[in-house]
Parts: sequence; structure tokens; C-alpha cells
Amino acid sequence: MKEIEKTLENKNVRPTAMRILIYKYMAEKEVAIALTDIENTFTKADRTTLYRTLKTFEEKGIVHQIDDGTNISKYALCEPGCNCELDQDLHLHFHCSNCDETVCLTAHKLPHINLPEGYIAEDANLVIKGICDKCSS
Amino acid sequence: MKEIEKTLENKNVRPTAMRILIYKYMAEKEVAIALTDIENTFTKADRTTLYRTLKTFEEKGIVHQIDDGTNISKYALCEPGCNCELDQDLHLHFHCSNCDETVCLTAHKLPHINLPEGYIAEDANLVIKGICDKCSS
DNA sequence: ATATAAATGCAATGGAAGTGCATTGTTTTA
DNA sequence: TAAAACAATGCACTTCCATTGCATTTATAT
Repeated sequence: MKEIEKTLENKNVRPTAMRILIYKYMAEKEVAIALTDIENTFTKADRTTLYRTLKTFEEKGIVHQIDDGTNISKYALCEPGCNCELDQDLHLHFHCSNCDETVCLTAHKLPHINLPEGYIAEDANLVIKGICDKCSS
Repeated sequence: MKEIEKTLENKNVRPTAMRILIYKYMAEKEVAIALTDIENTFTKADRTTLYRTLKTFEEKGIVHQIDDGTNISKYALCEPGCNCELDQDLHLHFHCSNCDETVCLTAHKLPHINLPEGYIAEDANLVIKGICDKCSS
């Protein structure tokens, strides 16, 4: 519990009750979380608070946003050393079309890609869609 | 002109006036097109028609949908041999954060990616964000 | 020419993102 | 400690895009 507080403080985010709960929730889930998921879990809290909590977490480098092609923004906790703002160290994401869950495949780094003349890469996003291990067995 | 009609017929899509116009519009543009773009171009036509035209084009393999991370669906004509439904032959997309345009980099194929045990890939989507050649010069 | 089916137009809905402002709670400092 | 300053939360509302149901028009087939 105290550990989460420290983590938040290290990232310059005030460890409020709500934020600790959301962080804990995301840490327990292994999959990327949508705002709706959090809404359905914390029904007493206001949508805006949850929304802004995610935004704050993202700005402060606590979570990274994932665009898995469903047009619903999802978020996952950054692992230690998850340089999600640098284009050198991007991992890929897997979206299961059966259970609709998205997971970070942190072990899989993106290969370097040579762009045509004049193009400057700042960020990259690779999503593989298919059937996840839970649904394929 | 007749060429477009033939293309549509080959894909089992009736070459109506509207569809030919939209196809022509997309062929002239080198960038991926959003529904809004088409709306602003063909103001006399109904939004729904344009929307359904894109859907039809997508289903029949005339265009492929691109998710560039802006949460706005964009579309681009499939090139001959654009096996966008197969995960072997996927090209990548580049989204410029300055001019907000998205282009297909068809020459750049995705490297093969080994997924963990149990994961079955069906589709993939790689978007690089940054500054495009027009904006960087 | 008529029946049938497809394409289009209109109206309305839904879902998610985002914003302005008032209120509450928590630091800071005088 | 009390007051001022600031951050976090809650409420209401707006916007934007995707999507659907149904009526109408247009094209195809018998």
C-alpha cells in the first residue's frame, strides 16, 4: 500500500485515495484498461475524476496509452524502464478479437525501421490482432 | 473514368455516380482520407451515403481502414496486391503530428514477429508518428 | 412493365472524449 | 493555528464521430 504511495510521489503525483485505488486496480489487471472499465469498477466516483486521473498518470509517465484499433483508449502501467516516450524502446501490443482484451508484450521490442527521406519518427505503435493464449486453448 | 467503373465491378460493387466520384477523389489524394474529408468535399451528398460507401469499399477490399491513433478512422485505396487481410503483407502508416495527414508507406513491409506461445496473429497495424517530409523541409 | 433489390436520404441515437465552473480537501506560510 | 493558495473532485454540459432504422428513390431483372 505504502509502496504505491511512494511510486506516485516519485512521479510527482499526489497519492490521493482515488489514485491509489486506480493504481492498485491497474496493477492487479494484466491487461490494458479502458476508462469504461474503471468507471464500472468505481461506480461511486465521478467519471471526470477517473478520466483526469488517467490523463495525469499518462502525463507523469505512470501509465502509457494504448491505441489497439478499437477506437477506445486503453492504458497500462509503465514497467520500470518503460521508455514509452522514446522511439527506441517501444514494445508491442496484442489485441484479442475474441475476448477484446489488450495486453502489452513487453518482451517484444519493435525492430528499427528505416523511413523514407524527410520523415522524422517520434513515436510508434504496433498492434497485433488475433486470438490470445487464453482464448486459443 | 471507365477504368474506375471496371475496378468497382471487379470487386462486385455497383459503379454508381457517387461511388465513382469518391473513388476518384481518393485516387487523387495521396493521403488517407477520413469520412469528414469526404463530407466536406461532397457537401450535396448525405453523410450516411458517404459513410456506407466507405464501409462497402472496405468490405469489398477496395480500401483499407487505417487507425492512425487520432481516433478518427481513415481510409486509403488498396494498391494492386495489397493483401491487407493477410498478416504476411502489411505495410506501415505514417501519421504527421504537424499537418495531421496519414500516408501509407507501402514500400515498407512489416518484419515478421514471433509471438509468445498460444497467441495467433490475424492482423497487424503499425503506425509511426512524427513529422512528414513536407513538414520537415 | 412490373416486381425486386440495391442505393440513397433523412432523422435520430449512442458512445466516448473533453471542458467550465463550483465545491471540497490539502498544503503552505504568515 | 488561521488564512491564503492550490490541487483534486464532482456536476453539468458540449462536441465529435460512428452507427442504425426507416422511408424513398433508383437501378436491375423477369
